[in-house]
Amino acid sequence: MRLSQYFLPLLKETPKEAQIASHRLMLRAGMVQQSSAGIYSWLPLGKRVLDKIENIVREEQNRAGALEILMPTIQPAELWQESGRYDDYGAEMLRIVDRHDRNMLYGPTNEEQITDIFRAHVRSYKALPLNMYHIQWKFRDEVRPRFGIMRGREFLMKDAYSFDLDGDKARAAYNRMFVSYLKTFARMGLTAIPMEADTGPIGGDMSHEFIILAETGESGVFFHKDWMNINLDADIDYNTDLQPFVDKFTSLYARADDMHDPENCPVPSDDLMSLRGIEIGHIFYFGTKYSETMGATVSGPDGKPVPVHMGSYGIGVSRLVGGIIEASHDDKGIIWPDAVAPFGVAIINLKPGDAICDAQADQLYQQFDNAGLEPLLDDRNDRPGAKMASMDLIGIPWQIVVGPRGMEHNMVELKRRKTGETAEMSPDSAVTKILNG
RNA sequence: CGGAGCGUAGCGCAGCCUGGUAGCGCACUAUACUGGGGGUGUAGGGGUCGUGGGUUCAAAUCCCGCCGCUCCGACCA
Repeated sequence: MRLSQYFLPLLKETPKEAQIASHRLMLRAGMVQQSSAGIYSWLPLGKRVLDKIENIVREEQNRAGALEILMPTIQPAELWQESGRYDDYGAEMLRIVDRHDRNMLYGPTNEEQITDIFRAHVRSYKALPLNMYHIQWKFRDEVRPRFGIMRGREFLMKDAYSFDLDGDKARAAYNRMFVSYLKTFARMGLTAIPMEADTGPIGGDMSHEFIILAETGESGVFFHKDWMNINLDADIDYNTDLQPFVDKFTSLYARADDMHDPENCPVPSDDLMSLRGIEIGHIFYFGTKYSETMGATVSGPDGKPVPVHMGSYGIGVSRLVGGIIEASHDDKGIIWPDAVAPFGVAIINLKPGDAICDAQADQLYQQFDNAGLEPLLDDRNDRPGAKMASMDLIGIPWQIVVGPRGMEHNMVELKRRKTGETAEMSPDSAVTKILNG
């Protein structure tokens, strides 16, 4: 992409409403524009990041055996009346009446919808296990939206729903999602710690919030210090028993403040980390709550009808954009992890119109483009300082500066955004270095 | 939903108290110089002062209503 042909409305000054880093930087970097309280338009740069995150989530869900579907944003009230949640949900549910006077709602989640799909088509236990997910916009009419995209009213979420014959098999489904979440977040450059969460009326130990560490996190988190050294690189075969792997992770203490009791904490205070975090995912098993009320049963091996055991697994896709920024930025701007960066490399042509600089910048652009690295070429006629500050702000992982001074002896400057390190080298060396990570 | 604020040019703000020609910085347009970390000069464009009503000879300014947005708290992916 050439910057001269792009839409990147950068702000030099911070809009006063933005208090936390991610909100401030997303506005300044021209990623989003607020439409109304807690509702945002995604501009080209923001949309690119959102798509990157969404695709990582999608790939890992598919890898774990979940099947992608797409359910509607607008749902009929009848389904929610069946489950009893139409009355329970309260004012956070946005209710809509259509022209025929039918009660509809903008979905805050999709348990009812998926259960309706399941019960319409699945009759036998032989069709199990089944796990289906979608990535869809949701709406919760928060009393007080805040922190920009992090706690908006409209948000993009991945939610998966598993169906199994009994609780043991449901645990296997739960474990697959547990593991896939660790892998998903690791791919985004995040350390996400699964924390025991309240299981509500179901009880048991099958609910975890996945929380990333960030100073501005909304909840306090407490965990064993060994969490900081855990290696997630293990290659996972989802067809094997994942319990030992899950046990390895859940054996270490980790709880958010609502579940943490300082009086009865098993971790000695010297080993206990107390930091802040942002919830980016939540998985839980809820048994037959919806299958019983909504009649989602299958014939078991003995021919008798059995309500299926379900679990649901959410990832806040749009929230992750803000979460990653909270976890990765400095006073100059965003520092995107490579996997979610909107562009892989920025080429700064310091002197557009100069034949040599133009030719070199174009050549680099072609090389990176061919390599699938999604280069962004700054070909605007602007001050050098302004260009560099822009690229720092939008956080492109690599920057290559092509200028007349360097080109006199065939050198460009390569900068790594994360470390701030710069080095002069030949254009070819720069390409090699970037392509090799 | 309790408490507290704020709405004046695209963004950040002053002006309001004490009513009398709507301002500043950045951004934008043109132009010249400049050019390796957010340059300088010159000349420009852009505002029904959130909105409706009231008071007044006169309202951005005073009074009342409404709308929108933000912050703290309670609540939440």
